[in-house]
Amino acid sequence: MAACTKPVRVKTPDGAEKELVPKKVWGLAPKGRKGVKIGLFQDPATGKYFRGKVPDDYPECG
DNA sequence: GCGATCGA
DNA sequence: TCGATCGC
Repeated sequence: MAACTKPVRVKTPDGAEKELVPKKVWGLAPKGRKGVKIGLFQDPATGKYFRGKVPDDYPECG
């Protein structure tokens, strides 16, 4: 699928909200629980990597 | 605390 | 090897 293509609304470490395309998306869930989807992003302003939640319907990719 | 992931 | 991610 064409994932890691669609921008996600995320909060950068600076506190700015931007639409960024994740470098990678994966599920993070304990056994028997739903958990969340996590994306690895890079803030274009600082170049810093950070992780943030992505919508449950966002495809895994990366 | 659990879960996966990877930059630092 | 650890931090940080999020919701249960």
